[in-house]
Amino acid sequence: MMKEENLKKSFEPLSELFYSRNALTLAKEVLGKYIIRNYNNELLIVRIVETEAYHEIGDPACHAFNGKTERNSVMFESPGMLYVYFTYGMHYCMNLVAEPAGTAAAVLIRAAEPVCGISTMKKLRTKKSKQGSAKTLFDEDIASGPAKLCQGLAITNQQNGANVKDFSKSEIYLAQKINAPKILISEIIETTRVGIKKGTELPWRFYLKDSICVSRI
DNA sequence: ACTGCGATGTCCT
DNA sequence: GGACATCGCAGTT
Repeated sequence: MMKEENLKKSFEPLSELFYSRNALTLAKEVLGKYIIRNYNNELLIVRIVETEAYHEIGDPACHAFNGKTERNSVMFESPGMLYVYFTYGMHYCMNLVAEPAGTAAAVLIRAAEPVCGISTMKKLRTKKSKQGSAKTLFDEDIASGPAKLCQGLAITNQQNGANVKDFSKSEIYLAQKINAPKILISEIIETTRVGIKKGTELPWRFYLKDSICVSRI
C-alpha cells in the first residue's frame, strides 16, 4: 500500500481554475487524472479513462436543464465540488462540478482504471446479495461504468458536495501525477453520450482510445 | 455474441 | 405515477 508521504511526492492537486473551465474542456482534461479516496485509512486510487459533459444550457439530459432543485443544487456551486446522485433505486454516480459558481455544469466520471487498493475495491464491488456465486471480477471491470466506479470507491450521497480540491483533509480528491506525460488529442475519442434518452446527438462523451476499462454499453 | 428484464428509491410533474 | 446519466443475470442465437 502506498504511504501518504510517497503519495504527496508523486501527485499534486488541481487548482480551482482547472475546474472552472467549461464542462467540455474539463471532461477532456480530466482524462488521465487520478481519484484518490481515503477509505478506512486505506488509499484507493483510480485513473479516469471515460467522462461525459452535462450543461444546463441546451442539454435536456442535464439534471439542471429545468433549473435548480434540491437534488441538483451542488451543480450550481463552486467548481471542484462533487455532485453525487442516486439513480435506478440502487446506484450512485459522481460528477465534478465545472464552470464558475452560478452556472450548472458537470462532468460525469464514467469509468476508471484501478491503480491502488484493488482487493478492497473488488470487495466493495462484490459484497452484495448472494454468496456462493464466485464469479471472478476482472480488474478492468472494477470501475468500467459510472455506478461501478462509485461502488468500488465507496462513494454515496455522503460525498455529495465534497471538495475534491482539498488535497489533505478531504476523504476524496482529484490529483495529477507529477511528470505524467500529457494526454494527446489523438488518444481521446469524442463521441455521443450513452445511457440517456434525451440529448443523444451531442458528442459530449470522451474516453481514452487504448483503455480496456471504458464502459461497454 | 446479443436481448430482455428485474431490482429498487428518489425526484419531479 | 412515470422516468431514471445502471447493472447483472438469465435466456437465446
